[in-house]
Amino acid sequence: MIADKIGVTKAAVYHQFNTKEEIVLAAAEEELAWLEATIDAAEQEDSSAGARDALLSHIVTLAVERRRTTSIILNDPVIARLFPENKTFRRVMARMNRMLMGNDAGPDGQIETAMLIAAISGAAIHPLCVDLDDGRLRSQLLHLARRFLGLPD
Amino acid sequence: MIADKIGVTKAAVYHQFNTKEEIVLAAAEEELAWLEATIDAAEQEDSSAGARDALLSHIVTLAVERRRTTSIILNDPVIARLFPENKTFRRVMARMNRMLMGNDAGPDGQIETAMLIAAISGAAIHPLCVDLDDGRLRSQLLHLARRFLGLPD
Amino acid sequence: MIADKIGVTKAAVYHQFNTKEEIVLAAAEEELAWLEATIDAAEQEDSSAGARDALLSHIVTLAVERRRTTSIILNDPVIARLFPENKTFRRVMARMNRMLMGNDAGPDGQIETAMLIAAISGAAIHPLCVDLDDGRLRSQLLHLARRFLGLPD
Amino acid sequence: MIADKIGVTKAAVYHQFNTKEEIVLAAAEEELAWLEATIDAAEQEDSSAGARDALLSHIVTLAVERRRTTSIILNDPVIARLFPENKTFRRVMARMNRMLMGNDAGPDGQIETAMLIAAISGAAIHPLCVDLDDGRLRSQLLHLARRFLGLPD
DNA sequence: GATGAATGAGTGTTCATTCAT
DNA sequence: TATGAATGAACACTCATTCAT
Repeated sequence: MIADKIGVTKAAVYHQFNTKEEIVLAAAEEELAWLEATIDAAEQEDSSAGARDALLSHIVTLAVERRRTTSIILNDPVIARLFPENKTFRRVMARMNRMLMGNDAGPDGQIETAMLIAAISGAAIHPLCVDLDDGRLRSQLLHLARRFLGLPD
Repeated sequence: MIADKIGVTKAAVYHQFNTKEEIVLAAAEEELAWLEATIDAAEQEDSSAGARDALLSHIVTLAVERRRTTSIILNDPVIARLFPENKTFRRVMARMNRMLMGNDAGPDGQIETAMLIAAISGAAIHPLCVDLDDGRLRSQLLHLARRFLGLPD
Repeated sequence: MIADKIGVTKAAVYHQFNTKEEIVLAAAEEELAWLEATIDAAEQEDSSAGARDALLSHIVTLAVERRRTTSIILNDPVIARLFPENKTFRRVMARMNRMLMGNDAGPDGQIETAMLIAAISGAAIHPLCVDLDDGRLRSQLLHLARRFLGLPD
Repeated sequence: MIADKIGVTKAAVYHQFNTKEEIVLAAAEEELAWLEATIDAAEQEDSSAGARDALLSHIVTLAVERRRTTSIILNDPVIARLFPENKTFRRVMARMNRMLMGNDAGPDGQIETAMLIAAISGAAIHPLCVDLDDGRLRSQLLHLARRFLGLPD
């Protein structure tokens, strides 16, 4: 599918990547790059509260706009195996963690961040939400995510 | 894979189910049955608050114990296509919705329920949580889920 | 398909017939019975010319009405193998041969009869004729069959 | 079967053809190419009568020599579905029609051509003719085909 | 006389990968 | 860099047949 979509042969793809695993990882890291750009943008805010709010808003937008992609990556068995050790992934997670939980968050903060990400991206593809239009879904998710973090609307 | 794992031939499986779709649905409905048993149990509680608390606790236990299964089902494309219309699924979701949100929850309650389910089951298989032991994960998830719903610990 | 259509299990069919071969043969012999009834009817005619004309007309009707069945049987590899030795088949062919070619027809008469049968039943399912309505096809085939035998219309 | 017979893997065949349908069509179109070569050859004759005679003779030879192949193709359900619309097939049929029936043949000429083809190729595999040797069958079929068309021997 | 469950051997098709060119 | 051809191993599914009940 990938080879067809970019208009080359499968063998050409296998010239650039040695295994399917590498392809999946490359795709996942590209998706992480989007996320990191979002983090970079949020960091421009003056206050740490502003940064946190901006990040939250961006994440929700990203999760809704790229529903399928995110969910495929988050559920791929290759990713499940390689991400826990993956440098880019750990860096991005750590940065998100700091921005959302504050600098003094312990290891439990990680679980909280993970759960927040899961909640946002999982809800976006849940059978009950699949037919909702992007705008509606976005505002609901943001509202609930903020409550989850104990923030005012 | 299924036939091999249970030690019969593929043809034997196809004697019981006509298509792969039916197999997937049967597996999914069995998982829903576990969930519904959990709901039934919670309903035995005296107060509606007690029922809600019991349900929440059971759900988290289930999600942690059966991590992979739940996540496979929730991400299967066949399920994605059939569940929104599926009777058992809708009934189970409606019951959970009522118990968690109260009888007067509107359609937004559905999104909240969906997000909670996604948060719990998604977190359980998130790369950051994958190595956590069941007990630890369970108590953290329960804590966060309660906060998500605005309940005291 | 057969078992489903008559509303019993496959195993029930295998109680009556030992192999698929026997089933095919039974179906083919039933079709031959239709043909033989047609021959019997034609034999009631007073003159041999009348019998021949009646037979020809009946054969064409049969071939058009039961297009698919005839062609399936005539092209089944089991039939191809067993019919040359099959008693019923040889008897029916011999009777048709005598009625169409006269009592004094030699072995070449057999080829002529075979070709006539092939022409009639083959034309009825030929891609060029497949969309023709039964009546139109019937009259054309009869006309051409008579010419093939050197008979006036 | 095809892959086994030509000594490659099934996947190799599926590298050249995308579906079984394409495989069947390719085989059928190759057979049509033989037939069209025969038509081309006949067209070299000086007179239209000469062309017609040559074509008839070639067709009979082809039908006898390639009995099984022709009959399999003519009875394949894929072919039955695709041939009526197939360009190559329609062209070949139209050319044969013109050469056999003359340029002024109406739509009934098509039925006549179809019946002739059916007669020739059907007779060649009929149970009564299956054991005949090629030469004998060939001359008989040619004789009868000519009579069918009202031509002298 | 019939059934349900099972099986071996296929068929049509896809997928991840390799390799000679 | 890229391609075309190929492959082993799987997958979804069907078919003819058997057998214990």
